[in-house]
Amino acid sequence: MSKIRVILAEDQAMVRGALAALLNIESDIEVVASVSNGDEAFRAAGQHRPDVLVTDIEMPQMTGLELATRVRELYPVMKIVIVTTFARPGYLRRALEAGASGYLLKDRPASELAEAVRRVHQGMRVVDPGLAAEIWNAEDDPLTERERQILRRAGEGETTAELAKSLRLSEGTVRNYLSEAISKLGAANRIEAARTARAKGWL
Amino acid sequence: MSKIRVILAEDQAMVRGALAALLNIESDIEVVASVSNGDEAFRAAGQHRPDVLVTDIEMPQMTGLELATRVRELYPVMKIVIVTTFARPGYLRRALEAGASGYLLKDRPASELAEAVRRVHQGMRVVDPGLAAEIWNAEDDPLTERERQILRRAGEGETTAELAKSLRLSEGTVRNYLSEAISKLGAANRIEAARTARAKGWL
DNA sequence: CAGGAATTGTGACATCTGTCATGCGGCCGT
DNA sequence: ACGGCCGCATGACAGATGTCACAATTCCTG
Repeated sequence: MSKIRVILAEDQAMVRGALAALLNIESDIEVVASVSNGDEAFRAAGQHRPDVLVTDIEMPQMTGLELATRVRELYPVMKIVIVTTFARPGYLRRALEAGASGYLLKDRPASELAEAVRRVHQGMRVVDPGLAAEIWNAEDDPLTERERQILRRAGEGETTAELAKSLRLSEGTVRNYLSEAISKLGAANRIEAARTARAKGWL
Repeated sequence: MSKIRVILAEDQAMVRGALAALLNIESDIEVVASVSNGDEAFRAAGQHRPDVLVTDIEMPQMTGLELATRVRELYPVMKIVIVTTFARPGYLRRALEAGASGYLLKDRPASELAEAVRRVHQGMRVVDPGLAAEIWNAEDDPLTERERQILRRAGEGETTAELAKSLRLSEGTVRNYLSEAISKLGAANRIEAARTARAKGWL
């Protein structure tokens, strides 16, 4: 029986190495490449054509979610497992829309990783049970693209004036978007709004 | 030759399991316990008396820095290695003050972990080279306790009025502290100030 | 095509934020 | 014991922020 061929994408070198070691212990799994960002992962996927791509979400160059989308388009048979720190319904939803077969949290026992790889390889879906329950009653993102963009940057300390200048909008318009976002999210100010949105995985 | 006995403290189960696997591959190292927070780590340290304690910083119950301090007091021979995501000079400084013998980043190759464990066990110090250079010219925290406290909460979206009420201060006073903090950090507003302070490991 | 949603804009207003000057009492170190 | 920082406070002011009402344009959808 041939081994399940896996590519591993994760930006923290030590964690990447450790996860690779973990998977390589399994006699039916072989890590054929391990890379540190979305770009490299995309190239490695084309070159190695693995059975399963295991990827983090938050990485430099290209996030795991974009990576999933692009890999799915080009190599539809390749299975994708997202492994992330973040239990955000918004992320899970986007991951599933992007065509991921698995979504599991770094909070879960290490043994679940190899098991998840095997299952998606057999065509099954593996989703963190707690999150799967949440996704049904989770509201979806009420923000428009512009609102998201502005809120994200406002949450990083950019002032209204800076936002207006860099986005070529009037200050009044920027204030309007922020006001809208704040009210949609039931927050008291831009800071709280940004935190709320981030926590739900909408930014 | 007896193995180096190690306790591993890290809150994300999957990462913890993977790091344990990584260390256990080494023939001269044995992970005698692996735990998910500072409290458990403290108890495990008393029970197992390991040679080396490998710990993350950001954990529930007790941070790795507090843990290091307390373990050092009670068991001075035990060596401590901090393994963290955060390349913050403030963290490194506090780690060394707390008596840690090693400080390495999850960004570094997996192979460095086992090597660091061996070195600190032999009485050497292991500090991430990039950070070690930075610590000499790194300014230290200019904030007073009050400023820190207020800035932390302001950065989480609490308004001036809420802060004043919950800290039993006048609104004007809260604004004064924020103003002071903003100016000390060279920021444009409370949001940027909070981010800056956080990035340096001062919050 | 009509209607709706998103984008952008203006003006006016109330409130919140950030700054500055100034003052007082307490505590620490020399 | 005295100077200097810290914590706390006030008052006043300018500028930033949040809210509201209203409107023009574009683009998509039924």
